Amino acid sequence: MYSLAEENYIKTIFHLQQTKSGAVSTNAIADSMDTKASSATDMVQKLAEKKVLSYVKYKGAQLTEKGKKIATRIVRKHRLWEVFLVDKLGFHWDEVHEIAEQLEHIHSKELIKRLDTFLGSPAFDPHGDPIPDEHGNFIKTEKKLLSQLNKSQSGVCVGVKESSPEYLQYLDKKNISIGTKINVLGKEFFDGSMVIEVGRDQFFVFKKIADNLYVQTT
Amino acid sequence: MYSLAEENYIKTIFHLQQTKSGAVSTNAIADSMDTKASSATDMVQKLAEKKVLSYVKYKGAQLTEKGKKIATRIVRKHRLWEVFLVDKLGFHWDEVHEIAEQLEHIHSKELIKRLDTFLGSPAFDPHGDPIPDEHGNFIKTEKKLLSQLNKSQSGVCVGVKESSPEYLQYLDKKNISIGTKINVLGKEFFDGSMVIEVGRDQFFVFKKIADNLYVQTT
DNA sequence: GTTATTTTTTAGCCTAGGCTAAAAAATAGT
DNA sequence: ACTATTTTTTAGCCTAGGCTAAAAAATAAC
Repeated sequence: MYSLAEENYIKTIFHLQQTKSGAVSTNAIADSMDTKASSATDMVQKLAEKKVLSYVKYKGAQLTEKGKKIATRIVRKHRLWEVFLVDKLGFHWDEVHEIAEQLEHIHSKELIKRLDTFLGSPAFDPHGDPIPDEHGNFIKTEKKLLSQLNKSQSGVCVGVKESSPEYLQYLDKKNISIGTKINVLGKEFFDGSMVIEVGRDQFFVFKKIADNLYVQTT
Repeated sequence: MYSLAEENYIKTIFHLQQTKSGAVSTNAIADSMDTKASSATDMVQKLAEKKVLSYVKYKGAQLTEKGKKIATRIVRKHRLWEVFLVDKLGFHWDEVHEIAEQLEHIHSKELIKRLDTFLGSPAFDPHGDPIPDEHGNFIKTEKKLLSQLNKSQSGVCVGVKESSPEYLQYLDKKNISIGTKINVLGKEFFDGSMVIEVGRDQFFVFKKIADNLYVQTT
């Protein structure tokens, strides 16, 4: 059994090594956890002893298979709880992260098994991120910012980067929510603005808008 | 915000002062928390400073109104989660305590409000214990052991004391579950055995059986 | 290839919560 | 009322996880 702190480190390292390949530095860990590098070093050394990760001084940490398994289980729990909060309790997809951060640390295999069944074994969470199955396997998706698409490419909205109430209201007004398909009709290179198609509507979006919306491309 | 440890102490003291009146001793707290009296003393002193309870050296602790409010909120959360686990996830009423012990510490007012609505604002948990409402008010019930009833008294089954699989199977066979009404038709004084009526069935139970079943009397 | 700068680690300290052993207060026994 | 016993508290120590400041290694800059 791992402590709350240990689980949080494992999860953070897992997420960091998804984005950047190779070992993750103690500084990167500390930054994304709002703690100090010295604390990260301590914990990484402890987790290395427990064979959760491999660690070479001054080089960084890398989860072992064991560590990845632990991380995946936490991610699975987090995302299942998010589905519960949105689908069953009616939370907005934007309000659930903090609560799921707490719920992901509840220890009970049986609970997760039953929760999964109760929710109909969903494959994606409300942000469009894939939910690992009980063996830790999950669909790898390519999640891009809308602004990274080019003319005549398309994607499905899976989430927002920074969510302010104003931004979410804007999306509402434009009928964009999770699962909405977006076609890029045109892109202006000098300022990054775009013309997009949503349903039968076509309209113009500034770069700032397109830079804040995640889409999944297939 | 209170730490996990603090919440657990507050909850324990709350439960202890439900049964015995007056201040609760640090020893009683330690006993029911599986810790040492010295640890209980430390924590009680800390909680006294936070005005959660009043504490007189060598005399024991008593929750203040503030403390009772905190305790009630935790109890509410615990029991709502138990209902969720049994009603929605299909757990047996006997398997949920440990998981609810963890879930009761999730911090989110909104979550509890929505969970309560989702469950239909239940008044009792799966063990027959009353669930406090959002203001901390709850129905006080008298929970007795079946063996404490006398001839021609009756009660509604609300739970078991010590639950072994064999005992639960016995209850199943006799069609006794939560909510089942039991009439005492006769009681033998020298060995405490009883003749009871359950639905249309009448049968004989040994004291050991009657000593392990909680009933609620009205 | 030295020197300067940045990154990472180590050393030492802090707080929350535990524990043990000893001291002090309360209670019981005579 | 005075001992003996039990209960409760205090004193001092331990571990987990933090933090700061200094040291050491790696990297960058000439």
